[in-house]
Amino acid sequence: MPALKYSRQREAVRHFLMTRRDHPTAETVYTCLREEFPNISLGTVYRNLTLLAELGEIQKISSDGGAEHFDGDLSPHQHFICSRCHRIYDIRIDGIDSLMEKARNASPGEVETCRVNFYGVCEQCTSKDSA
Amino acid sequence: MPALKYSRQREAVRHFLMTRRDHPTAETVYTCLREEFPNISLGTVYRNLTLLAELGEIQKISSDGGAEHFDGDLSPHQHFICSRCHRIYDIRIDGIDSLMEKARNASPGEVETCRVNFYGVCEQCTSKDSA
DNA sequence: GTCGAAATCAGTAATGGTTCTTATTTATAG
DNA sequence: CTATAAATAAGAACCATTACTGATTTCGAC
Repeated sequence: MPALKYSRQREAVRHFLMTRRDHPTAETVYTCLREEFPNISLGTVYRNLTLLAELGEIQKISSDGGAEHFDGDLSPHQHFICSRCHRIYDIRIDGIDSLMEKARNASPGEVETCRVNFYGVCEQCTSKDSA
Repeated sequence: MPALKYSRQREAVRHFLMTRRDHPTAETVYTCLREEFPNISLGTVYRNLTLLAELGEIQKISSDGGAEHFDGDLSPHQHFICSRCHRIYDIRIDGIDSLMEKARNASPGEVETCRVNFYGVCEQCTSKDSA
């Protein structure tokens, strides 16, 4: 494993994600960081997002059929994903611990993390129907 | 909505998924079906997988950083995904109903379905370490 | 401070999964 | 049987992501 060396770009990527409440894609991170680093490379953004995710400092969210999303919020929470607009909302429900406990007895390996996603149509999309 | 017309290829895709216990990718479905339909097109496989998923007859599994997987098993169950070999195992735990009930009170929309994934390293990969 | 090795970078080419296009075939209603 | 709309095969196009390149930056040792 190569020693980790400081880089302004990686720090910016981390900081950017920390100060966001939504779940940007690599493209969004890239576009926004370009204001501070006019010639940051998209490859650099990807490399650091992947690296930070491996280090466990951010979360990668594989929603559905598009780009990956990234989440800087490490506190335990779940996601509600609108099947129409594909927006990702944070929600918080308890009882996840006991869920993982049950999973440990049913899994063919050591359970480390758990992702819970709920799907449906969000109110914003529903209200557009009646309009 | 266009009227749905019978097609041998779509029926084969559905049947193939139903008789599998694992979670093939489109590529796998394609390769296997070619034995029965030597010139079935990869596009046809994708189109029908997507269609069947929209109809709710199969499930699309977005695991992580690779191809999508498909699951013909509609009975409620969860997945354990090995972070090393990326294999997907079925597991079954109860209490999902109450989880969804909680989610209904916390979601910005009507909760229709829920996906629960557990991550860790499977025993098969762990045992390779000690070898 | 400066030197050198290793990590990181910007820029760009390449890859891989998926979708789209077009001409052709097939299913089904009349 | 015929007309019509849907489905298909083949392959090009697309887009997110990764890999490669040579130049730049970090950082410990001197």
